[in-house]
Formats: sequence, C-alpha cells, structure tokens
Amino acid sequence: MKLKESAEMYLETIYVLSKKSSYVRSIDVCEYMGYSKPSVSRAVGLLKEGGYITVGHDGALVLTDLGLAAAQKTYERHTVLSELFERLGVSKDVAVADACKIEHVISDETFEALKKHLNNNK
Amino acid sequence: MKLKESAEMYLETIYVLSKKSSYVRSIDVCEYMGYSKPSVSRAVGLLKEGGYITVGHDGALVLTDLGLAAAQKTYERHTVLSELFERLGVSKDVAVADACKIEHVISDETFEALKKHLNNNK
DNA sequence: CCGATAAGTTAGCAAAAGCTAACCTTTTGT
DNA sequence: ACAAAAGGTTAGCTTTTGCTAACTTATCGG
Repeated sequence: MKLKESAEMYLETIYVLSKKSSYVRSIDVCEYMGYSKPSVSRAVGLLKEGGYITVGHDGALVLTDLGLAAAQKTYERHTVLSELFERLGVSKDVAVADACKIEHVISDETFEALKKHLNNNK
Repeated sequence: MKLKESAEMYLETIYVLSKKSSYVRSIDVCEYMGYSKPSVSRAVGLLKEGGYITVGHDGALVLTDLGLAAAQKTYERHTVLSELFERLGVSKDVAVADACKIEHVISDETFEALKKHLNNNK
C-alpha cells in the first residue's frame, strides 16, 4: 500500500507537531494544515487503518514505527530541499512551499543526488 | 484560469508531437501518454474550451499562442530539470520521470534559480 | 445544574482525472 | 459493395481529497 501524497503530509505534520508538544490531537493538525475537522478526521482514520498511527482514547495521535519512518523520510526531503533552494537564492517562503510540493514526488535516486550535491557545496 | 497539472502535460505532449509530425491527432496523444481515448477526448475538449488549442475537422490539434506559450514553458522546465538531474548522476529514465513530475509544481522563482545554477556549472 | 464551548464524527457534495462499455462515423481493403 | 478497422464521443463509474451542515459528547464556568 503506497502512501498517497496527502497521507505523507499528514504524517509529516504529526511528526513536526510531536516534536513540540508531545500530545498531538486532530484539532492541532486542523489548525496547522488549515484543513477542516472532517477532512482531518477521515485522514486520521485512514492512517490508523493503515497502521501508520495509533489514536488514544484522549485523542492523542502517535506515530507507529511505520508512520515515523515515513514521516522522517518526508521531513528530511523537506528540510534538504528547502535548504538547497534557499542556498540558491530562493526566498524562504517560496523555497519552503516548493519543497512541500516536490518532497512528495521526487524519487529516492534524484533526492540523494541533490542531497549529495548540497553537502559537497557546504 | 490557472492550468491544472494534467492540462500542462497534454499541452506539452501536443507540443512535442508537433515537432515531429506536424499533424497531431487525439489518437496520437493517447498512444504517447498511454491514456484511453475518452480521457484524451475530454482533455482535448477542455483545452479547446480554454482557448489553448484548436481542433480542425480533420481532427488536427493545433496549439494557440496561449497554448504554445504554456507548452513551451513546461517543456523548458522539463529539459532543464532532467538535464540538471542527469548532470548530478541520476540515471536518464529516473531524471526524466522526476522532471515530468516536478515541472508541474515548481515555482518560477525556484526554477530560475536552478536553471541559473545549471548554466553556471556548464 | 445548565448552557456554551471544544473536539470529533457522519453524511453527503464537489472537482479532477483516470477508466470501461458502447456507440457513431468515416475510411479502407478485398 | 460491404465488412472491418480506425478515430472519436457519450454515459457513467471510480478514487482522492478537499468542503459544509449537522450531530454527539464531554468538559467547564457560573
């Protein structure tokens, strides 16, 4: 079951929020992503069903190993890509926005090549 | 009316095919993209409606100025991105596939930065 | 205790973009 | 000439992923 683009974004968001608050609820995801409660509710259900997260009775969203791995992979793409773009002179906002879109479609091979290139020029 | 990702692909395809045969039909687009006839038929209708192409009675698909500009823009992204990736050591197939996806989501600003970088390292 | 607010769910709509099945023309080949 | 093939369209299905409206709970203030 290959992760859809939107699922990656949800996982990444849960991951990012988890690094700050250690208690992430659906409503936090709503606010962060700017999505409605029903949209997040369904996405959470799918992620749970797929084994990417668990949901506590208190509504706490917790990444499983599977979910964490996916989230970290996406997050690394995000940081590396936006850093690369900024280094090339792209404004921060645009660099982040582009990283956000490209992170979901770029292949492992191309990403690794870009990452290596970035590291070489550090 | 902002062009959707799929519309960009159709225009780019018509552009590429036009450079070879000077008489591009829907069926040619089907074969090139691997899509069904109804899918292409609908897309062609939308592109016509949007003023991006004209369709002759003989079924010839011809880009308007508007369509040509869009197609060329996408095509340039495609060539620059795939060239860049290949230069970084990515295999041709993967470079092209990634360029195909990224060309639709990258911003003008980031693309120009990448292009400039590529030219500097030529 | 009771009403308001907060969090989540259910039901159902919408758009984008692919598909198949079935149909209509027009051209083509024997 | 007439069947078959080629090209295109119509109708309608599917998936993904957003939305609103409306509902349920549960907690919290006075």
